[in-house]
Amino acid sequence: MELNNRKVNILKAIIHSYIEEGEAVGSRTLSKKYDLGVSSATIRNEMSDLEELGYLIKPHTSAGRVPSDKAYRLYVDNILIDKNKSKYYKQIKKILQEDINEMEMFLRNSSRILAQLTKYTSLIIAPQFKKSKLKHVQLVPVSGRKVLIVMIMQNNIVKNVLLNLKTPIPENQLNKISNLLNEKLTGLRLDMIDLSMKNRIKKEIYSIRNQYDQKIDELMKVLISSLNEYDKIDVYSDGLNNMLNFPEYNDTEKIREFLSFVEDKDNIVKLLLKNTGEDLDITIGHENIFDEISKCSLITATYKFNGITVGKLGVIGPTRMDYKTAIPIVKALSNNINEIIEKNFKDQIKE
Amino acid sequence: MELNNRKVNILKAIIHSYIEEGEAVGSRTLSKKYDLGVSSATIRNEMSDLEELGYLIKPHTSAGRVPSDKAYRLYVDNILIDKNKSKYYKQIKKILQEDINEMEMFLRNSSRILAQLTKYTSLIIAPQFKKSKLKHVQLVPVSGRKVLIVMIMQNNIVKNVLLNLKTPIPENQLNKISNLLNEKLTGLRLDMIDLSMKNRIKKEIYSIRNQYDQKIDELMKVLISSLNEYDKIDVYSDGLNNMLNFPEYNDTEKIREFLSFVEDKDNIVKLLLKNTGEDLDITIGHENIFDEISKCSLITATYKFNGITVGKLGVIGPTRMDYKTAIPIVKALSNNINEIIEKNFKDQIKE
DNA sequence: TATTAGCACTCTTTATTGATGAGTGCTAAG
DNA sequence: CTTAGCACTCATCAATAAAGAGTGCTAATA
Repeated sequence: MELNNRKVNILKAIIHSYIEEGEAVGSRTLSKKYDLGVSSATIRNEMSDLEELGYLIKPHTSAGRVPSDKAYRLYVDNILIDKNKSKYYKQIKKILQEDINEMEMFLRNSSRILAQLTKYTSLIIAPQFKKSKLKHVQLVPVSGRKVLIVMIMQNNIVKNVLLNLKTPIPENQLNKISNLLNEKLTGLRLDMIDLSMKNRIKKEIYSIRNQYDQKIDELMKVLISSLNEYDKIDVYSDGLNNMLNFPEYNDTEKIREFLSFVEDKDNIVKLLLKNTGEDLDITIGHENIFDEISKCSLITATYKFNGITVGKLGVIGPTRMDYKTAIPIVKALSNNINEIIEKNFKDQIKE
Repeated sequence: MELNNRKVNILKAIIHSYIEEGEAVGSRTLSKKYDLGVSSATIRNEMSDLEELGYLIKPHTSAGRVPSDKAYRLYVDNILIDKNKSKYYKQIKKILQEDINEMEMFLRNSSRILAQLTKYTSLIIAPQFKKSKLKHVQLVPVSGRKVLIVMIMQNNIVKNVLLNLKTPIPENQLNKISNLLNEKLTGLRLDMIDLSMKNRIKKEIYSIRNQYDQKIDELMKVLISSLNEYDKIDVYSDGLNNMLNFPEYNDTEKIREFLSFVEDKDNIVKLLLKNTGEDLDITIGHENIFDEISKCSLITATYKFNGITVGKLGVIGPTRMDYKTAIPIVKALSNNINEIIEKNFKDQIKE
């Protein structure tokens, strides 16, 4: 059996109707609502075929039919043409045009906007450090025994760690150590700093201090470990309550399942980092790696800095989500973020 | 009519029963469950009195009775004796004993622990800047046109702002400006930096640069404005899905109301900053300033640095929350946080 | 041969009814 | 003052019935 033109049209109509109403679609409803040029009986036959082909599912004997994950996949890949991207692009650009000094605030805003525009739950993860190079390290004296380590990454994300030394280090030595660390570490990707390099650097620092010093071990340990932190990726999310608008979440148990899934930031990180390949990625229903969201779809996009993917953003909603508006919105936001990052956080120096 | 001993005992039994079961309590159930030494008929009469006095509410004619906000208030203020504080204190101390270099991570952890222990929704707001003094400013050169402003507050919270200059400032001048800013601004409370001071400082910076310079205006503007930010208080929350365990949230509409309230960080900030006076504060039901949570109670505590309140933490749950365990947990966590902040973020220098 | 009208049948949804049971308030007796 | 007894109220739950939407098959039609 073949997926002819008429079948595709009927399937498309069913998908549109189901996305809109959230209720199983019957042949008669369909023939009244959409001008398909054939009677309900014919539609009935075609629907029966579509079910056999795996594109439709019957919730029960007399309830009409519902699109399967396979149907949404076909729809997203082959039927859907996304328009309005430039419309959303301009709209988002206008809203985002505020202060963008602080990465954190900027992403929080983006997350809110994404949720508001799509009416789904937005997810954003902040730049990954491991893939980013270190640009500048500075040890700032805070007071006698305290040193603030300021790390500036290639993408101008700043990371601070406050270090509690057991005995003070004089400021001039601190500066020398700063310079040394800069010399040795800048330009390196964080996951490339290995043990032998650490030891080499430690040795050199000892020569500055003219003696072995336990505090240096301490400092190096904190520096390296905080650079290597993988699980500390920041997660921003907004619009959780948007999910409650959908009849599929009329049930407290369903809400709990979704909520506890999204509240666990580890899940979000794993989910968003799953597919790193494409700029735009859509996973539908059971394609998702987590069972808890096997009735959800996820649209994600990357954002980049100097061509390197440094973060991801996206929306999660029921599988019957409105792909035709959600996709261009995600794309438009991702483009905007890319541009703003390039413009506002970009370094002058050629890499 | 007077609130005699027997009435108080009956009320206490009703409150305990209702906190435990979540269902309206009847006279017969009560006489079976608790040994009150009188018959159900007597209890019935007393309950009728308690209703007249405003401590009990009848959901409908034949459904038993439910404690009013006034009843919980009496219970919390006069009936409840909190034990187990030291038990929870030790338990939390053990859990928190991890890396506490980063304030953000530390508070996020605390928030998770609070939600897990209480089984309610936890809320924490991070140190308020306005009330904190500036300890150190450092301008770190990132690259030609970019300068990172690192501000270290008295409580060792660090704040970064990346500044995009239109023309570069040489590093030696940057250092001089850093020194000048330190000299002029450290020790001042942020809300005390006024316009005339700003102008004086600007003048001095100009003299370093030997000329009027539009970029200095820019720098000062960013510096001051980012110091004065009030609405950027960080909010941490966890255990949203805990609320779904309560039968009062069996209704999607109720969940939505709660969720959209808590998702809005502005609400949380306003809520927690409402009462600044007491170390421990409990607001019950309609005592809350927001209608959306008029069926919730809130237990908050402060955390301090050098005796100054710098943040708040607490739990929110249904009015029939288990005060007798939630209160000591909040207290115990607040004590722990206080100690950890004192120990790990405390400066050597006497203020 | 493909399409359509007609019809019996299925199954969910919604409303109705009645029984059950927990609870109250009043009265009168202890 | 306390308590037993009793009529009455009202939410909850289960069973039943009616309505409505949809399917699949068959036979007629273009």
